[in-house]
Amino acid sequence: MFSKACEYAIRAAIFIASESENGRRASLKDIAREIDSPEAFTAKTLQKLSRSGIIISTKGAHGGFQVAREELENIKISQIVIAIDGDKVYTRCSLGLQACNEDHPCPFHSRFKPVRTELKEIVEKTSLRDLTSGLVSGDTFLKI
Amino acid sequence: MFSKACEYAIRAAIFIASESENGRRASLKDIAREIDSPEAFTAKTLQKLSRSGIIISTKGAHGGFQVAREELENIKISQIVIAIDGDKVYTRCSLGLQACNEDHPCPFHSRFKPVRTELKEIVEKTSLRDLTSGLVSGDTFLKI
DNA sequence: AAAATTAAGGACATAATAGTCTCTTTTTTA
DNA sequence: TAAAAAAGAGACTATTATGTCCTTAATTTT
Ligand code: FES
Ligand code: FES
Repeated sequence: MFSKACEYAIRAAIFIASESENGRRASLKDIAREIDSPEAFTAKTLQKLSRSGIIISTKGAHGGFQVAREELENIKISQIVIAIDGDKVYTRCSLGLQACNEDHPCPFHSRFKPVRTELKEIVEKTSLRDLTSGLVSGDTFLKI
Repeated sequence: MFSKACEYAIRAAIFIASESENGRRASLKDIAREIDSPEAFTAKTLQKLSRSGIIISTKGAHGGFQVAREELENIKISQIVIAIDGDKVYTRCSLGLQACNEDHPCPFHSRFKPVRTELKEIVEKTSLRDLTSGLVSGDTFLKI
């Protein structure tokens, strides 16, 4: 569904968001520990998020990654997915035709498209803010 | 979503099914041409379908692949997916946790699971027979 | 100013997926 | 019975995704 890089990116972003809610920055090392991901690889994907303007990075001692608190509910999971994996989740043909095209559909198109659309809508309307609450309350988890 | 191998397998199976409806066998060469897939690679996946008992293969001149006509509506797309990709589409955690577990859910679980379940149900209730009709009527396509 | 801390970036390494090639086996046809 | 037609099987190659390492740049602390 999502690439490994994208999975790490979303988990990392949720952790960064929850730290940001408390006015803290999250260092790469902390992130990798808290989401149980390979540090160097995670660094790569965070660089992409940073270049895409989704998170803010600060170098140097006491640096790390953060999200502007007032942005927490504006940042949607879809932005992370697009930044890392592009839009193929939403646009690819389920059976691998060159393009998913209403006018030249594969046999599975009519059945598949509603599911894909539902996924798209959910990802587009879920914000980082929406996903941090469960973490804080201990109802949801970022590792194991 | 599905692997390349699985995409080819589904497309191939639909073509084989439509040929079987007319009492014809489909040769590998015909299949690869009709679904525009790499012949040798497609051969691999067809072997798996054959070993899984989803399609019947016959060697020798006039051999090829076929589906028992009375089986056409019993063979569900889910069987092909399971045979080629296994059940990870249905069981993996969307954010890459080791397992998707109701009792230890990731932050996206509650939103993601309904979509995955919908996909599962659609794939489980769609038969090869369901997908051949559009092909025959020219409403759906297996290539380009 | 020097040392420590932290992210950025690029080259490299490994693993998984996708795809090819060649030879073998089975069956039919000439 | 020999040749041709087709799938089966395994070794091999290519490409992409995943992951590591090392050096550099920026910032803070001492
Ligand atoms: S054409 Fe295949 S999913 Fe749309
Ligand atoms: S635990 Fe992540 S999708 Fe179920």
